[in-house]
Formats: sequence, structure tokens, C-alpha cells
Amino acid sequence: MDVPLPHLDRPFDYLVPEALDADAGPGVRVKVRFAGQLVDGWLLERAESSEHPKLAYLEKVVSPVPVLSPEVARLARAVADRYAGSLADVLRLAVPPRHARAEKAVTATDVPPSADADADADADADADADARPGGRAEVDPRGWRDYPAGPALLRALTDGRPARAVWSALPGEDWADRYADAVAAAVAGGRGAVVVVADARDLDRLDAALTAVLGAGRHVRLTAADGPARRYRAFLTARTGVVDVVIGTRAAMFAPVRRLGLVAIWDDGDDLHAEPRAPYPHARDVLLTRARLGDVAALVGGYARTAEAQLLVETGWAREVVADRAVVRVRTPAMAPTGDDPQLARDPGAASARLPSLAWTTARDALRADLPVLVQVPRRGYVPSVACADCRAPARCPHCAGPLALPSAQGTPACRWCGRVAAAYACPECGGRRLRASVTGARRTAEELGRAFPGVPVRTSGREEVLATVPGGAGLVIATPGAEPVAEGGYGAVLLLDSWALLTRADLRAGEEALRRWMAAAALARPGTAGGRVVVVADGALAPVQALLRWDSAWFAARELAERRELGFPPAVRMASVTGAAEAVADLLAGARLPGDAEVLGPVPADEGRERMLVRVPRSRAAAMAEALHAAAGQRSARKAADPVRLQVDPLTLF
DNA sequence: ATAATAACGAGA
DNA sequence: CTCGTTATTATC
Repeated sequence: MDVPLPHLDRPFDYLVPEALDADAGPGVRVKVRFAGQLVDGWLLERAESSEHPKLAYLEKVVSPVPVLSPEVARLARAVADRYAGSLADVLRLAVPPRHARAEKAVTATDVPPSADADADADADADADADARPGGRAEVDPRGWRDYPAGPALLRALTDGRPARAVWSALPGEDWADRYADAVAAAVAGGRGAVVVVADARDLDRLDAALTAVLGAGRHVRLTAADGPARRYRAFLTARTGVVDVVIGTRAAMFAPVRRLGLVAIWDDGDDLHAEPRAPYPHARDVLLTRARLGDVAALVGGYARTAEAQLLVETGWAREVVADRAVVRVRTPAMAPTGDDPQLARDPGAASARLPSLAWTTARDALRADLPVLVQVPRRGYVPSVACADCRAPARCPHCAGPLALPSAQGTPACRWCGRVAAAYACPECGGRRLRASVTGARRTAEELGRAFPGVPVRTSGREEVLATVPGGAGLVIATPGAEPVAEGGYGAVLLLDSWALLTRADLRAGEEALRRWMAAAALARPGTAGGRVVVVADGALAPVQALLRWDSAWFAARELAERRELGFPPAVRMASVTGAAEAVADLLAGARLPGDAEVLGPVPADEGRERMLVRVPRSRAAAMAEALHAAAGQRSARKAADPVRLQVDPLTLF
């Protein structure tokens, strides 16, 4: 039933009239009369009989195309359960809105939809047998040879084994080529693949790499940015089995693929992978759920490793695919940290750009060598939190370890989580009693750079206009994180400025996110042996900076995960946030039969006068917590409680 | 939204 | 105890 009300989140039985019998197969969209009105619905399965005493008839089959495959139906149910959401909400994300013209175009030319389409779920076993025979074409591991476990991963994919890998890419790595290799290996084994990337630029890159490896017409792009018609067309192309490789942004995570053999995600730390619509599933989790349900291989890759990926490694669910330290050393650009107080006196050029002297000389040298220089400046709009004025350790609430914030310039710091006031705060690191809020003026630094190097072309890549590539000669490229163009031959120098703003973001993931962005930029530099240099304007003693200098995000992720275990943060535990009007939140939580070991934190004020509570349970209780919250939301919606409450499981931002 | 069903209370 | 009215609950 295509209604999002949580108390109606279950199947209903209907009679199929004679006239609709032929079209009414599992997976078609239908219209039924429900509570007196016509509503949309999904035909999940046909049955001989029903427990229900008085059945109504199906009103209409919207289209005979079974757009919902059995595999995706199962996946959607699992995702709804995980995120305390309704099946209808997940299906809205999983199956794009119907576009009649696109449907006509695809079904007219291609195989009749119902013929072999539902072979997918049940045919997995056959596909395995199919893929086994020894004479399967071997795929050249190419760049995967740089990673000791790489060739074995490709072999597993070709053999149709459900390998699970967490990949840490080397600097300078052409990740799109590696993903194309992995997909080609799965295809050589007679299986399909789904690959999810964060944005259009990454998608273009992967698209080109796949076309080079597989040839044109073997894969399809699925992204909401393409518009309803193209999106639905791409969806149907996959659903009808015309192609069995789908790449796209997070809209593609539910893509139906025949004989699915591999799910992959690139740069899983990018927050674009989090779906902003209910029930707010994360692409990484959806893909991993898919792998779990279907004996499907999984590849989670990035330059930087997330705490979530680290958890997969530490629990033994996935194997890490990393290069040997010796190879890392050879490939890494020469990196150096520098203090953030500009040494204004020395170089007039540095002074006018307000750059630390090391950053300025590094850029100057690269430009003299006729190499491009990348300058990464953070985007504006980060909410500063509060840190110790002496040692700069983030100030955390002594009670619940949430972040402290200053309500006004003069006020006492208060926890953004539990709301407690920390009047007599003392830094646990150094004992300092003074606090400071971070301030940045990043933009100007970048603009003034141009003046510091007269005669050098300056390009910018950011929110308004994102450049994919820049030419190889001397030039300045100013980019915000995520918008760094690839330079032909690699950058001679990469400057990472104003890291203070990144590191003091009021976010649990501040360190991880800073490292992710730095590594993404540093990966575009030439290796140190070819003159590539990276300067990060940050204290070299900080852990994320250390991880960058050593190109060791696995080390940082392990540390990060250990810290989250200690503090009781995801992914070490499972959390849910309940947001809404104060009474509504209290009402929902009062009605929720939470597991005994659940902790309830808060309330803290959220925007627009609403408030937010957090529920925390051990990972083993995750399903019970989600079920309890979903059921409680169901009780509320059943008695038509007016003010809405938003449920989010593992929300990206906790404060 | 609306119909059934349960709960309740007043009057016989 | 029954009827009429009102809250509650399920909706194939």
C-alpha cells in the first residue's frame, strides 16, 4: 500500500478480477480501493487463499511491467526495518515514478517484461553454477597488482564468489579504472553489478572508464539529475535485463540488476551518500544489506577510510585491500605541515596572500617548474564548536560527551546534546579553563592568491561551477572540497588551507571528514619522486594530520572507531534521533517499548522550536530498537496524532 | 477519510 | 438492562 503511515506498513489481500488476471503479476503497480478511496499499491505476491473474511477486488493494474523485482522487494523491506521506516517510503526511493512514454519506448523494443525478468532472485543459484566452470575468461588485474590482495579480489569476482573488500586507494590512483576492472571481472563471471558514487563528476569519470573497459551499451547510468524520463528509461533498461551493470548516484543503490554479483561504493565518507528523504538510508548500508541478503560481493573504497568501513574490517566481515608501505612511500607526494600563523615579514608575496611562508614557497617553486598548483579552501557555513583555547582539543560535555557550544559570545558553554550547562569546564587534555570558538576567513585568502603570483592563470572550481580537469602547465586552481579538478600529469603542489575550520566543525566526523578531503586533494598531486608536494596548514601533531602525512587512513579509522567505542557513538553503537515538537517526542518515546539497555539522551533544542532526543543501544539491539520506534510511530499515526515526529536511525550528524 | 466496534452513561 | 451517544480502531 503506497501510504507512508507506519501503522499501515503491512500487506493487504485483494481479489484479482478475471480481466486483470494476466497483468496482475508480482511487482506491478496497482490501484485499490482502501478505506473508501483509491490508493496506489504494490502487488507483492499472488496467493490461492486469504485469512481475511471479506476481500475487495483490485481496481486496476497501472502497468503490466513488474517494476519491483523480488530481490528489490526483499531489500526494501530489510532497509525499512533497519531504518524504522515504512516499506512504502523505501519503495518510493527504490522505484522511480512511472513515465508512460519512456515505458512504451523501452518495452516496445526490448524483451517482454515478464518473460525472464523474475529469473533474477531465483536464478542466483544457477548463475553461480554458471560462473563456476574453470574456463572463465581471466580479467587482467592491471592496477590492482599494486595491492597484494587485489588480484585475488578480481579472481573471486570472476569466479562469482561473494568477496567483501574495503579498499584504500593509493595517491594518484585512477579509482574509476579500478572500479571498471572490478565490474568487468563480475561481468566476466556472468554476473551484474551496481556501483554508487557521490556526484555527477565522479559518475562521468566512472562512466568513461567503464565504456573503455566494457565497451558502449553494456552499462547504464541511473541518476535523479537526468530527469524523470531518462531516469525511468534507465531503470527499465536494467529491470528488463537489457544491461546488467548500473552505475549512478545514490538513486542507483536500489537499481534492479539481474544475477547481481557485485555492489560497490566509492568514497563512502561523502555525505551525499546519505538519502535526505525518509527513512534516510545511507547508500553504503543499503548496498551492504544487498550483499548480505543475496550472496553478492561488496567493494567499499576511497582514498580515506571511514569508521564504518573500519568496523567491517575489524569484525572480519570484509577484508582490507591496501598497498604495502613501501609502495605507499613511493607513490605519496612529499608532505609537510606548517603552522597557521603567516610569517608576514619574510616574503612580500606571502604577506599579500596571507599565506604561511612554506605554503607560498612551495607554490612558487611548482609554478616555476611549470606545474599546476591546487589550493583547497573550505566552503563557508560550518558551524563552529568550542575548543580548549590552550591545546585546541574539542570541548566535550563531561556528562554525555556531546559537543559544547557557546549560546552567545559571553555565555556559559552548554552541551548541544543533553543541554547541560558546563559552567566550570576544564579541558581533560591539558586542564585549561579557557575556551575559544573557531573563526575563519578562508575565501579572501584564496582571492588574494592571484595577486601574489602575477601573470599566472587562476581558475576556480566550486559550488557554482565545477571543473573536471585542468591542463598541465603552470596555473593556480582554487577549489572547495569535493570540487578539485584532476590535473593533467598531476599537481606540482597542493596547499590545504584553513584546516582549523575543518577540524573544529561541530560534528562527530570532523577529523574523519578533514582527512577525507585532504586525501582527496592530495591524491591529485604528483608523487614526491616526480616533484609533487603537499602543504597542510595545521598542527602536525594532530591525528588527522599525522594520518595524511603517512597516508595511513586505516590507522586513523581504527583510532577513530576505538574512540567512538569509548564515547558510545556510531558505528560502535546504534543510535536513533527522534525530532519534533516537545510533547510529540515525549509521547512517542513514552509509547515505545525500547530494549532494556536502551539509553535515552536529551532533549536538546533543534531548529524551528522543535527538540531532539537520542536513543542509544548496543549494535546487537539495533533491530529491536528500530522495531520499537516504528511501532510507537504506528500507534501515534493510528490515533491520528497531529504533530509529526521525525525518526532517523544513525543520522549523519548527531548534533 | 469513514465505517465498524467498543465504551460509556442515562433513563427505563 | 437497553438504547443512544461518543471514543476508538481498523481500513483487504
